[in-house]
Amino acid sequence: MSKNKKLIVIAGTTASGKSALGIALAKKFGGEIISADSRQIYRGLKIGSGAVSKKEVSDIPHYLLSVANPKKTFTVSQYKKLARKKMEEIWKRNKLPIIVGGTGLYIRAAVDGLVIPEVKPNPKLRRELEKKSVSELSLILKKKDVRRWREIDKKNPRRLVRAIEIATALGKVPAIKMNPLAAEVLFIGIRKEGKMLESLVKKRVAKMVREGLVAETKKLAKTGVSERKIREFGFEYSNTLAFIDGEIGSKSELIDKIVKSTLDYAKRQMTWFGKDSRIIWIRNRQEAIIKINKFLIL
RNA sequence: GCGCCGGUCGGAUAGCGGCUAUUCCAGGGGACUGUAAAUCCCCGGCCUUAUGGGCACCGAAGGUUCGAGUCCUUCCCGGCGCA
Repeated sequence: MSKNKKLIVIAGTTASGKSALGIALAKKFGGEIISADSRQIYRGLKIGSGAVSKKEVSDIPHYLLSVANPKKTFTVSQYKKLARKKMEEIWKRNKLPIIVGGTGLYIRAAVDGLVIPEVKPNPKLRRELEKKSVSELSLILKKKDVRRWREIDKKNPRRLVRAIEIATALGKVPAIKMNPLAAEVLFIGIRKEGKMLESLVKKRVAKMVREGLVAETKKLAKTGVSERKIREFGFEYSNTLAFIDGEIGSKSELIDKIVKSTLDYAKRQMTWFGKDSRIIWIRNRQEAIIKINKFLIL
């Protein structure tokens, strides 16, 4: 390996086989894995988030899995700090960090160093703003920061609220800045499409339900995670909650709903990753190995 | 055979004479500054020299009318009822 710091990113859609690929590559190249998954980061969401099992992990170290308190909101900003810290540690040990995940924003924050304004979420303000209509929010932002207002999605309440939150604290929303990693990065993408993806997703969801998605959801509720919070953990959990409440009649209906949502999600992931020209889309493990070999020698 | 009800974009729906035919779901495309598996936007008949333009269209054919998915006639198809 050359002296420069190197990092591999494996991005891709759900059920594409990222985790397995990551592990295989880690074994071959002396890597350690940093997860970039906004759900697996939480404790207690193993089944519904499709987290790798202990068996699969084998002897490859995995980081940023099950580290956050599910009762609290974990943010991209925290992720960025943790991920960068882990990378440094891995480099110090002379190993190769491999980021594996499907959460595009997390990868962008950690690798490209998207600079996120230092304004912590303000629950009180948010609660207040969430009562307002989109047009009211738009007006508020316009008064506080015309520049940001001009480019923001004026129909997206979440974005508007956040922008107002920042503008309230700093006076203005700072322009986007990047603080990229001082390392060479190889982006590898893996994806499945069409019927193939569909059948993989079906299998995966059926397995989740078989392995106790319902029990896991109940357990979260029992340990004091609010329903609202559980719903925010994504369609696996929100649909399961609906099943528990009887709004969804049967397990097969539950599976169908989750499968559908998963496929929609995969589409959104592709929208995100698809525009990143750095990603090299590989068809199989062998291709990945060839690319990485070249990357490490250079 | 008679009577009633109905046939609207892939499915379901609105529409009771007037301008660009509605909404939901499914489908497709896209955005992304501390919630991102979140949140949000656009398209949805055909053609196109595409932040625009052209041509269609409401089971079929005629008719009434300045104007018809909407009214009338006949036919076709489906459901229900009576024979």
